[in-house]
Amino acid sequence: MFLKGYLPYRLNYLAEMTSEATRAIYRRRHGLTRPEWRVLVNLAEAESLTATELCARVPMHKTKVSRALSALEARGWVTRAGDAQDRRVAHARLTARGRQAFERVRPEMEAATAAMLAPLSAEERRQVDAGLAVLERLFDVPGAVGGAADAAGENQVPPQRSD
Amino acid sequence: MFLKGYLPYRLNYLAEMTSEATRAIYRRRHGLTRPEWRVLVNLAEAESLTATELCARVPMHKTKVSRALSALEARGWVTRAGDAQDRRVAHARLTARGRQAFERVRPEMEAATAAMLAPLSAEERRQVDAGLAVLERLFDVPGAVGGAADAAGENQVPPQRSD
DNA sequence: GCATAATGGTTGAGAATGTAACCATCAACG
DNA sequence: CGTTGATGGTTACATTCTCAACCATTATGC
Repeated sequence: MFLKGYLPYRLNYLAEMTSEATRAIYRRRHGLTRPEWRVLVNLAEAESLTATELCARVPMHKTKVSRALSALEARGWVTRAGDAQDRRVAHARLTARGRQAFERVRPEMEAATAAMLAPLSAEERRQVDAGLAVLERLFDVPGAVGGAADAAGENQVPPQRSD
Repeated sequence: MFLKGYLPYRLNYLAEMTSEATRAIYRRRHGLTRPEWRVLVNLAEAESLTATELCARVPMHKTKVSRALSALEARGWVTRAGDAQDRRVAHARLTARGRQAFERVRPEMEAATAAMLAPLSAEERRQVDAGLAVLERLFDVPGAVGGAADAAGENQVPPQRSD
């Protein structure tokens, strides 16, 4: 059988399964698209980020980031301020309302993930983490432990989209 | 940091990274969408399949399967024949041209995947496989080893789509 | 300095997708 | 049998995404 042992297929399948439960939370309960949710999370983790920095962190194509930022700004959850040195860039940051919104969504997301993984033993969790860590090192994921990108300042180009 | 250790995020990220290279093959080089490619693979592995069977195997929503089948039929890669007993169902199967097309694409896909994983040692590959297998058991993936769905004939409802 | 290229970010057109509604057929039940 | 409900599959409409082009601004080369 060709497809079942095929790594991209397995990862896409599992990504879909794990995203199913959490998607309902940010989407149906809080009216956020996935790009908006990811941008929200990343802005909550940093004081302010430019669109390019968000593209690398999210990771998503710049058009999706741009539209997500516009939507969040229209909601009053994000403000953008131009840079003094380089007038092309804009630094986006959460407003107080945006941070409150994130703090409302976050525990629901964490609870959903925890509930999903509840049946796993400690050893199984370790196996999952180890397996994913191998792939993250392979692709030089910025936040991965043991990745080369951490020490050297230069990161890979971010991926654009799945398919 | 919230997002980096968050399982759906990690899986989506890795799914995107691993899909990047292979997507270019079926998409740009062979003009197939992802639903079309997946349907093609599954039809190549079985003599004939109904749309419902494909939905369970692919796994994708029936509208995507329906449109993928129409597109492949328009290309002359697939034919559909009505069932004698139940006139609602149609059995789709690859034509000779469809099978040839698949046999052209398959080695390219396998080579791309192999090249991607080339840097990994045998032990690392085993870790990846073990980690993914844990999650596949958790979600009762039909083809997973040790999954409960294999023995019992009843399968889970397939997931619809990521987001 | 002045053309050229590169970069940050946005916009628009067309394709793909999600959702729900919709036919046609079949099964269940009175 | 005739109504009701389930099932296989397609279609329609609205949303989202992709891809390319496009401004504005900043770097680079001469």
